[in-house]
Amino acid sequence: MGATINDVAKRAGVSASTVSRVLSDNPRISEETKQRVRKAVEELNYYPNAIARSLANCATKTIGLILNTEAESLKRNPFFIEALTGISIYAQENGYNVMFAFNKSEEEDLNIAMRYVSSRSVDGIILFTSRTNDKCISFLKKKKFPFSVIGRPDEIKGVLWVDNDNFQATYQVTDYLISKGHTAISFIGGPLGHNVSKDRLEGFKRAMSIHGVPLEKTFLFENGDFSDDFGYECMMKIISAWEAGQNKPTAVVTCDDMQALGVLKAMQEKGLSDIAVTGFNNTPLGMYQSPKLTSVDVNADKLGFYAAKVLIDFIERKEATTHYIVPTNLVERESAF
Amino acid sequence: MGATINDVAKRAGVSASTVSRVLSDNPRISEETKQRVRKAVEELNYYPNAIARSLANCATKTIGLILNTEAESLKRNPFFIEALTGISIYAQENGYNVMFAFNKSEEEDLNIAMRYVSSRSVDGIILFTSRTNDKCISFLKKKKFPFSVIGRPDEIKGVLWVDNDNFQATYQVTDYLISKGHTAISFIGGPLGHNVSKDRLEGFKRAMSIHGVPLEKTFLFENGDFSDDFGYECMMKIISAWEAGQNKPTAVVTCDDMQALGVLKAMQEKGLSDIAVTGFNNTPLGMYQSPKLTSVDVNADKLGFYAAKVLIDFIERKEATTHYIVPTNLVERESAF
DNA sequence: TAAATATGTGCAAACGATTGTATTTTGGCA
DNA sequence: TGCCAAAATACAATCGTTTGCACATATTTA
Repeated sequence: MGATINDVAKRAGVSASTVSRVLSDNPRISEETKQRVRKAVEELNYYPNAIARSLANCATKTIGLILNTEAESLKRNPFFIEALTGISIYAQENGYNVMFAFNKSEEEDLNIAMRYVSSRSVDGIILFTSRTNDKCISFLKKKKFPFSVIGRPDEIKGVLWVDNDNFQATYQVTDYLISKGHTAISFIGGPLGHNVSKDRLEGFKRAMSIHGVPLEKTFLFENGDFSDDFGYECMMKIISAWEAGQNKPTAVVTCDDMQALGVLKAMQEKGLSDIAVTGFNNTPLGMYQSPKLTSVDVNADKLGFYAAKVLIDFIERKEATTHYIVPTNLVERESAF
Repeated sequence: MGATINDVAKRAGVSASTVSRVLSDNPRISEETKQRVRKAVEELNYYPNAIARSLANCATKTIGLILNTEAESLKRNPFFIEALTGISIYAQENGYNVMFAFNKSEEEDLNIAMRYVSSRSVDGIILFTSRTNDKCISFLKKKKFPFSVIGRPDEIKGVLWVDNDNFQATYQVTDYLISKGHTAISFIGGPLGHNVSKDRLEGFKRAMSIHGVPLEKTFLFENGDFSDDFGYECMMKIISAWEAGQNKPTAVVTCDDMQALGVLKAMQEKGLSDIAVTGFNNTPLGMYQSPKLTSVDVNADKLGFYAAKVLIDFIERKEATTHYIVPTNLVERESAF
């Protein structure tokens, strides 16, 4: 069906090697032959066979993605799809294809990674993971196979990664609230097993201490999860304590829009609306909430874009950048006043 | 770095062809040699090179996805990510890789399709599209390149496709509302350029006529778009008409959760809560709405799964099924009573 | 005018598998 | 012992490129 390099060679009256050199615009071929060959390419509608090319080059020009469906937020959070588009953009710009596989466990993640590297079907791998002590990371490191990670890994030495500055993100949110006059601020955190959570917690604490705002122990939920249930639960505790005579916060900083929804739900049930709430991740869920949620946009598309960039640039030995910090931005809406 | 088939052959004291035959479990090789070869494979930790294999087989064992970011619902609707997981599952089960590319226009879609087929880097393509008169479809048809479509194409002859039964979906919704006693039902549709919209409209109409429920012209918004704005607009018209003395519907059938949100918003603004509303697509946005949205789940993961199945089965000449209809299911929540 | 240097192309060996065909080995039987 | 068929394995071509090196021709220099 498709024409091969030999067909082109024959038609142009040259050898296959010459055709190959014309295609890579090798200066050793005369302009005249180049014209002739290009005409033949045109006429035969010739496209190089990617597979044969890969075999000869020992490069597949494709990168593999390892995604995990364990993450419950997969559906709710547009993070993944945005990151995928970002990856796709940089990859396409540089002539790379992108492969993916969704896995259900760390075991499967590892299997796919092993298959990718041992069958040499990709030139590099992007890991969507924030597991501490990730098996894929150690495997790929040992194999010295090019890879990049979305989310800062435990041990950053010799690994390519991109991440938000999660510290700065909550710092900014907290600073914002303080600048609005809030002085009793609650914080609802995520699982401390993840670096994200630790950083966000620290950002909050730092902003508070810098501004000399006192940290109330009962307002602080350091170790939790990203669910609406957890947000609801925390807020209920706060409200109960208040009803029992304790202080009431005037603002709540959360680490996920879901948590914020939980907080809002608790407030609604108790008929409260005088507490400012901020979310995280800027999901549609927050956008269409009432009040519309002030939230932190993590720019997932940029995360994907730069994850692809560090990886591909590394593969092509273009640049020595090992990581990118993608800034977050605070999206001001109605819930934080 | 990795061992090749020749290394294995040498170590097992046989030829490369024998190793190849052992790997494909060819009965012409004696059990004894098989043992020996397998031991060598084990010891050298040998994995076949996927590229070389592809070149020899004229099969890449990968399928390409053509996705479009034009669709604004990309972020809001978990449709895509769910469909991707479904595709990934069937592909992995059958030893296929999946490649994707996000494009910004039909032109780009076509470019990618052309690149995929002419560089022979995939064995088949899955199209995420519902454009009428899609250029990719006609291109792939002309090239006789294997592909499947998510969403029923205009001309189904000789094309593999999967879709929901959109007719049946709105029929069921309407039937459900009628069974609850509703007799004044409004319908808010999507763009009639898409088959989905036509089918949903027909399903509604049929259910109404079968049950002998009169169709009120002013309740019918046949040609619209899937936005919340459109839903809001329609509902406002209805309410204004009612305020001007016309009838008021007791229920509204929409074609998208976003439309339903718009409807709900209009109702809230007007202090109305006695009208039942149904959504479509069962997005998180609807789930966390108040009232929780009764909606239609399209089982996007299954759509993806079967799109991969028809395609891969066709490529491997396993089965002659040309399409699947994936049933939708009505998710009953609070908004339709 | 011969030698030295550019300049442009072709040859052939990779890349790492698969597979049709040829060849060797084995075993049975006369 | 010799012959033949069957069983097991090896050989070599092939898939479609790329690329180092050799070779031929054109151009300059002594």
